[in-house]
Amino acid sequence: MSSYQLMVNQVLLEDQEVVLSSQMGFHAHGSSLPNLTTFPPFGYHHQYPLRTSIMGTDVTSDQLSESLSSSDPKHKDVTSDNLDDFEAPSMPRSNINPWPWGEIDGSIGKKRYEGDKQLGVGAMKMKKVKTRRKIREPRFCFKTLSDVDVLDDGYKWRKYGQKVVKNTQHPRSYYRCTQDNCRVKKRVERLAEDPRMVITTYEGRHAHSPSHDLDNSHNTSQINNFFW
DNA sequence: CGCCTTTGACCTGCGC
DNA sequence: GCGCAGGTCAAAGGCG
Repeated sequence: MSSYQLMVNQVLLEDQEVVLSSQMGFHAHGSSLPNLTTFPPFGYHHQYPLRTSIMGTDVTSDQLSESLSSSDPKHKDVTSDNLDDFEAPSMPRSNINPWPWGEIDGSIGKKRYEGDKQLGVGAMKMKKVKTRRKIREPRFCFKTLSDVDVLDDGYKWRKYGQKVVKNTQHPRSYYRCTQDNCRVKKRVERLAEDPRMVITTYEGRHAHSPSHDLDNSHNTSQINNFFW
């Protein structure tokens, strides 16, 4: 195989399906053979040309990376109120909203994707956490054509649950970032209509760099370019 | 031994 | 109020 073309057909903003068509085409030449399981959002594989169109705005892979990996504290805890402040990711760096697609909010749809729910059960179980977090974590969802479920995005994830979702024959897996102070989660499921498509939903923002920069030497220099 | 996955149980919110 | 569906917990087991 001499080349890959990873199609990312859509970025889904949970209920709100963002119009997006993107292609990540890249060539594999020997050692530079990219891992098909990777995808730029939170990783460092932006060396492969990626161009994404979101809401009519072209997004380069770097911009996408910046948007998704930013740990700028002032962007933390974005609330649904910020949804109105949506800005396309093609904005200059200083203006880039790390979660340019805004955040999933109950106002968008009726489905229950509220981030506070994640603490609801835990809080109930622990019975010591009395105040539920009202701030909803931003979410980012995208669809990828891949043979494997878990996309290598550069971070370490620990699976904490799996659930069979109605109307789908493939279970949904729940992962949590293994970093101590990182509460980022992701859901991974396969599209019912097309099992080759993997839907990955990220929730929250990483407050640290990917862990792969330690064990993926040939990518190190590039990694450093994507996270600062 | 530590970390991870698996999996059943439990809890909550929503729709009816 | 009830049932369903989704999300999370945590014990148990596996693996390096």
